[in-house]
Amino acid sequence: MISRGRALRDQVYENLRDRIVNGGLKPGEALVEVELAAQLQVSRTPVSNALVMLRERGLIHDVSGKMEVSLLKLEDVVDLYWCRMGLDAVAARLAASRITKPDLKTLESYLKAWETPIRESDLSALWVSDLNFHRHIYLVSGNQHLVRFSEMSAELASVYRRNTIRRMSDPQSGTSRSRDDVRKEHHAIFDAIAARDPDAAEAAARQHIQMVIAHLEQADMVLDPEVALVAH
Amino acid sequence: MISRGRALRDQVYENLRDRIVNGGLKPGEALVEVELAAQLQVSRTPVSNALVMLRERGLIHDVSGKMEVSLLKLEDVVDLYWCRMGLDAVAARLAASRITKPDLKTLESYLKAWETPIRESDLSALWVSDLNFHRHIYLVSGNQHLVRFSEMSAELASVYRRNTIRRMSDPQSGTSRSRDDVRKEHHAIFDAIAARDPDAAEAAARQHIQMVIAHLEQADMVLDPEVALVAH
DNA sequence: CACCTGAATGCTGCATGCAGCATTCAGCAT
DNA sequence: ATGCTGAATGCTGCATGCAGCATTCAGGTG
Repeated sequence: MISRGRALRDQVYENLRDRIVNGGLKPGEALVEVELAAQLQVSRTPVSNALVMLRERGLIHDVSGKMEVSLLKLEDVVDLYWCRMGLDAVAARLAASRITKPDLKTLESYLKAWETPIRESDLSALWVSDLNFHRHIYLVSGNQHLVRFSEMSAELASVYRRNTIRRMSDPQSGTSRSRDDVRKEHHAIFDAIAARDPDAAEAAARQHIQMVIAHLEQADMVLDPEVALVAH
Repeated sequence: MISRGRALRDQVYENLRDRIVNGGLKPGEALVEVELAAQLQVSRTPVSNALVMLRERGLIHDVSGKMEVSLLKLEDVVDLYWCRMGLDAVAARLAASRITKPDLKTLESYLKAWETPIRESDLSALWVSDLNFHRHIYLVSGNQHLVRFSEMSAELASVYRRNTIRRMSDPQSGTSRSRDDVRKEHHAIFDAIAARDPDAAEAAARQHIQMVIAHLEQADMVLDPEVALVAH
């Protein structure tokens, strides 16, 4: 679990971060140094350092001395997606002017997952390829700071996603968002980048996030009751 | 200097952060825990924590165990301004749809500094009002995460600004950027926000940063020799 | 029975001890 | 003189001790 190679505080940080974004540690849950130290077989020091790092990232916050996992409201996630809109737009613009052939191939491969009809059970695979698609655009933008900010944003947003029950709207109401909508939007982004058209790429990226935000605001998501129990 | 009210690590963090962005601590300079602890009259622990926080923000980085102030290249600053373009665009858009009368007044007051001709010696006052102008747009956007990201970006960029000598282009060459250019661009942003026109506000904000980037890329900035000495 | 008060508990934040690693410098050999 | 080797130094990272603060719970009082 915890090797001796790298700094313990960094390993503890990664362990806790993963547990938070994966839902192992739920919002409102208190992070007690001695407990975590015992779990991970280290002393309180690297745990304390890791908590400071997590706080800096906004994943946890201190409430009267103690540290607890942050509870993100829907409003926060919408705010984060507004950030992503700005960042994605720039990333797509830069990627369109800098992408290479092999990177285009890679990007295209991530789109493949959305082409073929997929069983409901493989929904998580779809999310992974979605993540990879967007992440790869950031990578080929060649802007490390852009990558950093987008990762921080995604990290925070995933805390929320993991702790909500998606109550999808009625598919027949016309307000729902089908897999095909996402596929088309991704394709628009890809096509613009492939055509090396920065303006079109930026517009497509912004349009995509715009739709996500619109979807979020009418998606009627509710908190996982278990989370609500802990966090009020 | 260091009071006992708030957590020492936070105070140390702020102290070091300010010294870094103000140029007191120059890029490449090593941050030795015992020295800083002695200077600030605290033990190594809060200093160590502060260093972890600074690293998380990208202001310092560790090179084979030791921590030193990050040296930002022109390329990094350009990258950061690309980030800001995305963030500013969204902030302006949101601000345009949410701003209130008093906030409009405040925003307008920050523009005043650019209206009246100002002595060269008061150049720093101009930078302050520039900072306030943009910051206030973020504030009225009502998006705390947007504020966070923009602050991180500005923080990092200011490290560079403080350690460079601006070798302005020849004013007669037509490539230079006059105070009047900035004034006009700010006014365009303000007018769009005042008109509550999100599209125009976003476009104006993006245009503004676009000009800054173009200026940066041809501004022929050079490192402060003293910095170069320390950082190679 | 409710409320208030004070002691006990638990946790954090800071200080310090200790070991390990990298860097450096001196001394030796070529 | 230059290059190599090994010891000494300096610094970090981790562990642990200690004090202070908040929370809690028990006991007493209205």
